[in-house]
Amino acid sequence: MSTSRRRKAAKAAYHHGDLRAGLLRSAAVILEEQGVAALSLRETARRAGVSHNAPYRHFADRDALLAALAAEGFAQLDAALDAGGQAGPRGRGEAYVRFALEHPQRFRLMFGGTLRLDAHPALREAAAQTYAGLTRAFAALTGREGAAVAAAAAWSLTHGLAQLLLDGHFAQVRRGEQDLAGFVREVLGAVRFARAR
Amino acid sequence: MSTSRRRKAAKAAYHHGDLRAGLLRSAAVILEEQGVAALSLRETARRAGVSHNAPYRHFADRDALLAALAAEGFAQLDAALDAGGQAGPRGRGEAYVRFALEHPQRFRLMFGGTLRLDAHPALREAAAQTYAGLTRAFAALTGREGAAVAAAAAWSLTHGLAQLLLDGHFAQVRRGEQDLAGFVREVLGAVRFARAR
DNA sequence: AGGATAGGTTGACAATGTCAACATCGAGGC
DNA sequence: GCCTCGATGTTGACATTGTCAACCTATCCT
Repeated sequence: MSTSRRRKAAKAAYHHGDLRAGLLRSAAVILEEQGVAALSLRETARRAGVSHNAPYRHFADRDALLAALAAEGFAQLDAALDAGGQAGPRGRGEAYVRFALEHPQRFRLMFGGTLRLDAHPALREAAAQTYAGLTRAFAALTGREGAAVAAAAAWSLTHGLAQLLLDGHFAQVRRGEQDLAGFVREVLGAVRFARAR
Repeated sequence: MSTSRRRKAAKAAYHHGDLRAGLLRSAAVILEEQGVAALSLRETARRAGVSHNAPYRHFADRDALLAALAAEGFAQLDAALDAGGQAGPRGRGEAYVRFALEHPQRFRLMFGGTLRLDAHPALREAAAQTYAGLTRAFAALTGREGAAVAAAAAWSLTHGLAQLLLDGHFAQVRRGEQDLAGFVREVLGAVRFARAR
């Protein structure tokens, strides 16, 4: 036991003390504060208190760091969906939109298209898991046959709403700030999903 | 008449011959070929055959060039939607998705969240026009009351589908390549929009 | 004890966005 | 017809960035 524990500890607290995690935290701060465009490897390293090249021992390049951040985001989204999903599928959709609006930069990174899923297996895995969760949640609602398509439609609707809201495309429609949640409910409630045929 | 015409011509074909348009074309090529990340002002200038600082006479900074490209994209999308919309609202939705898949980089630029609508009035205008067109197209389908919400839902569904397809999130669901259009039809057809109440 | 090795550092290079100073060319008043 | 002026384009410079190569160092394995 001490062997594996040691190994883990060694890997974690070498010179710096789990630099990988530290970098991810620094990067997350920059991301949320200034957006992905301003997120540089060097600034991340600076905030983590290491030299400008230290990140390369943990991430192949800038894209790899971004991919790790995005994968983290999918895990966070999963958690948020599970929490909101206890109020039914509608609650899950609302939680999705809420996540997007509360973590705009993270959300944009996850879905901005900068990261190619093919190039980052861990990211693809995280995204697939999120999608699997959504499909599972919708299997109960619709017949087994239509589940896949209905889940795709539900995810599309929810995701599109989140994205368009985030970009400000519904600025004219939304009357005020406080009834944003109401608008989300209205839109998500405006559709009926076809049952299995 | 000669006065205003001359003035316009002068503005267009000065030293170079409508450099602004030339830059936009060069930039569009780079964008579609290599994505927005690889789109640099200097490379754009190079391809247009001017010095690395010439673009600054036509665009305030890199973002302004990107915004102009995105605005162009909204105009192109409008045209595609109008064409597809002659086959009914469903055709409009399919045209939307087709546009996204045929011009992935342009679409990502338009909706990637890199450009803030607030910072680029022309872009905001172009996007608003697209949304107005969609709303108008849906006013016929639903009652006047529910039109806004139904249009928002329809746009959300369509946009989300396009975006998620583009990012490869439906890779497992889509059986083959050729029935992609079928998948799109299925998903878009999986929902019924609530009528006005 | 003594390498091997993961983790970290220093130095360098090309590319980029952007600013400032300078050059050029057509237009319109004299 | 000339000449000034502003719009358009160029040259030069600078800080920042991503990334490569060479080097250092602390810990582990035998």
